[in-house]
Amino acid sequence: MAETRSVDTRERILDTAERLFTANGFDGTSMRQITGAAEVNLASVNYHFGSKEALMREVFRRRLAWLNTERLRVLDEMESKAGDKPLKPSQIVEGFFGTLLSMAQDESRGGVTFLRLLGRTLTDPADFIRTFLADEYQEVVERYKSALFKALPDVPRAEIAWRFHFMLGATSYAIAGTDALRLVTDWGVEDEDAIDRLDRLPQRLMSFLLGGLRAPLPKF
Amino acid sequence: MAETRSVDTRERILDTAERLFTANGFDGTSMRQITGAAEVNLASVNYHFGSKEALMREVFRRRLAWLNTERLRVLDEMESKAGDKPLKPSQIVEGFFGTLLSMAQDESRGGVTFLRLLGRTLTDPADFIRTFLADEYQEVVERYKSALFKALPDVPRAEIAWRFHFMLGATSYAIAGTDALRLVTDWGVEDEDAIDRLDRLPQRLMSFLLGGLRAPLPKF
DNA sequence: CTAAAATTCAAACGAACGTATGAATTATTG
DNA sequence: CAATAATTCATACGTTCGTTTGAATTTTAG
Repeated sequence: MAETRSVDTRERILDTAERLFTANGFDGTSMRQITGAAEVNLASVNYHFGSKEALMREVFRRRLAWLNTERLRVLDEMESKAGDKPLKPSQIVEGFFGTLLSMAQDESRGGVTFLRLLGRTLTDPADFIRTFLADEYQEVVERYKSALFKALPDVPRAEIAWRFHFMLGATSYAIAGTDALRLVTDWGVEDEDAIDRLDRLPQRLMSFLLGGLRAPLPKF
Repeated sequence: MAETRSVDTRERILDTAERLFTANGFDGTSMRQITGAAEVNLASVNYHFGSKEALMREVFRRRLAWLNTERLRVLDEMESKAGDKPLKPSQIVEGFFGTLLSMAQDESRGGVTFLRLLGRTLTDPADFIRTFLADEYQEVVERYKSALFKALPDVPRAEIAWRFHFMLGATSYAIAGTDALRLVTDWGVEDEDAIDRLDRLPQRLMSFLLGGLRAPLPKF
């Protein structure tokens, strides 16, 4: 049962690291915190992953592997159904961001914990993180951007690329859900809203994103 | 000239810390890096500010003091001109986010460096940062949110608050400008766009934000 | 069952961290 | 000019960090 035990250790480390990185950041989380909370030996991280940075990369890799595959699958399916016709922008946005948001409800894919980690990490200054994330994301982003170019042939490509960027920002931030500005919690609104914050977020966000994507072009 | 020299030291530390925090994050920047680059003694940070955390707070405080004042001034002016009539949503958005973006061109207010720092810090997990930023932002956000409630009486307040949140995210992310996904740099577009990225960003962003704010309400 | 491979473990490493101290230096004040 | 206060400085403290090591243990394979 060595392999089983080993897999247990690996996964326990990954789950714990994911949780602590989300709560305290990469620099703010020590190997001793991780191994302590995961109830494994301190040296096991270096044994299984090689280094703390490599652990961080693996935390992302196992989740993004699925996300990338799923996003490409959804896009492939939409494009094959559409034949030669361009896709509707709403389809594309839904395919890209809806896939992401669906992870929130799936605990086996990291749930909200991973989504928060991803949202925060996209603005992390550390080089190794930026490089890694860029590599992981690049192909899928290219594909979706191309789909948007095709779907909106009259909109300048630079404009589309920027709006894609803005959409990513709005989504990351909504997901990271910092409450930093107490925007959400302190508005003195009916109680029901406190409950369905997360279930209704996808629809709210999607409306906002599509509104932004379709906004009149700026005049320079 | 003791006081002059002292002010020099203080400001040199603040400027250097602002730059290094932006480049490497709070945890990723050591006191020795800061004092070394600023060419001041290691102990001077603790002498002038008390601690590393207090230095971080002061880095923000000196910039946000101006930003808060300016945002309130703009809002007050718009409201007094409008009298009893509600403001136009575009005015409010422009007042809030335009003020922020104007800092990018003003090196004496921190320029793009501070804006990037702010954008990144809004999703920072560290408690003392979240608490501090929430306190600094709260009053102004309340005022602008109230203005939006009044400007859009038919839109549910929860929806407005959420969209404010989304707008903040899009803006933060656009400003943080991580290029994490190489979205902006690698789109193979005419050369001119590489140059005017920053001058045109305000107009591009404002169009997007207003499009999102005015989007049709989601159906649940 | 036994040898080899994989994994766990306790312990230690040097380096870097934020902070504190007290003397030395510089500036202010009367 | 003398005293007093403010600031700078070199140095050190104790802690925590990521990583390494080699022995102990467990699992796998012949």
